[in-house]
Amino acid sequence: MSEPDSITPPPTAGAPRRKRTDEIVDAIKRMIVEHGLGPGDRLPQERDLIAQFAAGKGTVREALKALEVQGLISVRTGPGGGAFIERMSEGRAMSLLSNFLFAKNLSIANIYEMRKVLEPQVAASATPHIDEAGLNRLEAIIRIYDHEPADATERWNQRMAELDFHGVVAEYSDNPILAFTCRFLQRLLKDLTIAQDIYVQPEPVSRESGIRHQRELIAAMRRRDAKAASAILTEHMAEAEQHMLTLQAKLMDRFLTEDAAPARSRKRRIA
Amino acid sequence: MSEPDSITPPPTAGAPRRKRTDEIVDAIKRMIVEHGLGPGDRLPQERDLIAQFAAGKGTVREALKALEVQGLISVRTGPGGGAFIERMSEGRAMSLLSNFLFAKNLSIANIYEMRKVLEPQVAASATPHIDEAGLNRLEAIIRIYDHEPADATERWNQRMAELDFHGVVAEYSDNPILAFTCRFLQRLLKDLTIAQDIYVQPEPVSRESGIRHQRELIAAMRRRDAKAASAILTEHMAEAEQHMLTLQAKLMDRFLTEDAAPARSRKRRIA
DNA sequence: AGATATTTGTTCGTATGTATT
DNA sequence: TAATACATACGAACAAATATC
Repeated sequence: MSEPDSITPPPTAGAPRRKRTDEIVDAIKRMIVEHGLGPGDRLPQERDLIAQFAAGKGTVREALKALEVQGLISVRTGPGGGAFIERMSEGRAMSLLSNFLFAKNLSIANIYEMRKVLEPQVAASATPHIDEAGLNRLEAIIRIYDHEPADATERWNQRMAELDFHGVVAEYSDNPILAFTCRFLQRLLKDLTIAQDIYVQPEPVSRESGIRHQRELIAAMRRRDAKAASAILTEHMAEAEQHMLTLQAKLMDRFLTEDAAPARSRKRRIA
Repeated sequence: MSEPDSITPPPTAGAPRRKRTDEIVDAIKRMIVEHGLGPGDRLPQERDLIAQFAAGKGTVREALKALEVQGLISVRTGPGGGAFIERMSEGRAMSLLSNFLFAKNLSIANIYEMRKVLEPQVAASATPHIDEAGLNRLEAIIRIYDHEPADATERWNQRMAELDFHGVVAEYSDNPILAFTCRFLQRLLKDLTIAQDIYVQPEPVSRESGIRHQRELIAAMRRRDAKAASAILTEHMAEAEQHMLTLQAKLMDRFLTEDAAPARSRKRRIA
């Protein structure tokens, strides 16, 4: 069991009295689990909740807003409207997590330290489940970057597609938390401004070698060889990490030799 | 001063008009980044925000509630009170993430698939940074479970302490996202009801072997041998995973041979 | 410790917006 | 188009918390 839920407002004297809004949030959460409500099910209407909790409209609305931000419900107007149970989207979960990591100043190295062990795992766990449609999607993505980019924009699109390749692989994993983590790391790489600077550099990753690895991966998955898939990605990640780190070093160096005051803030930001 | 909101709501016909509350949430977020506000800094008071946005009190309060749930601000009453910039706590980030994974039905195997590659990494990254105080904390934790438990409660406490051991190791990692992920996986293990059932079984993990690994880890960290630390944890995790999976299998088997309708819901729940 | 001032927290009546029929 | 059912928004009055003197 975790901690703060259910049990009645602790009469602990010193503690500041529980705020009405938070009480209602918890009460609604309990209502959800007790009634076994699932996605699509509707909560009582605003005015019924007001009656049920003997609370003011504003208070109930704040509680519903809190639940909405947590991705637990969504609210619709109109007849038949009201608060409906939702399952949180992956995108919202990632945004919320980004808020947490915002202050933590992540580096490329931090992210690749995880990627290099997780991507091989996720590829192995996807291997038994990916179907021909998935493999075709992967091949289509490779075609986005199997040639020299015409300009900086295309180069950037190619880098994003390269990350999407791994995102599609993760989609077929049967391990939800592993897949989520890998996809989150990919999003982080898209968002980190340092990474963005790197992506407009020429050749962030050796093209032929990267594509070769990815084609080998597709072949390995096609013959359901999870072990090979994992090994290929281990090599691929080591290579990618190497490229990113040397590029980051070069980039840093370039900044250090520039004018003392770079125009825009260099603070790394996420989301 | 300048302008930036003013631009009228995108005349996109089909799109449902932007809700006032969400506009204010975004406006405040922009205010935070534009003014470069950091933890501890104060936002304008409620009544000033009401004036500034020409909005109703309830609307502004809903917006502040949304920001509060996202962990971006906290609000205090009294003189000098108001909304203050916060950095999201690790605990809140974990709760939010749990909400996302709630519906995903994680298994012990899913979690250990990640733990077995991440715990070695996090130990290696902590090795250069852990100090004598940290090593002493680890030794103190081991003492909680270096002996046979007297009853089921103590057995459960011992299992929790065993997870805390790895949590402390992660604290000393210099990789924020890796450390967070490991600690989150540990929390998941504490919360999964299936795991809870396992923990009250005798000997969820071979005691002597586990403690031996952990003592070896402390020794390796003390001599700053990151490679050894990583190798020890690889072995430790493989062993722990094995124990957990066989215990889970036994547990499942026991349920299958019980009455058809077990008393309480077996739905795995998180948080 | 008590009084007071400041600021958020809660309630309610009313009006407006939006989707369904 | 109109009627209906629902959320969304506003604002005024009052309650509760907390810092300061």
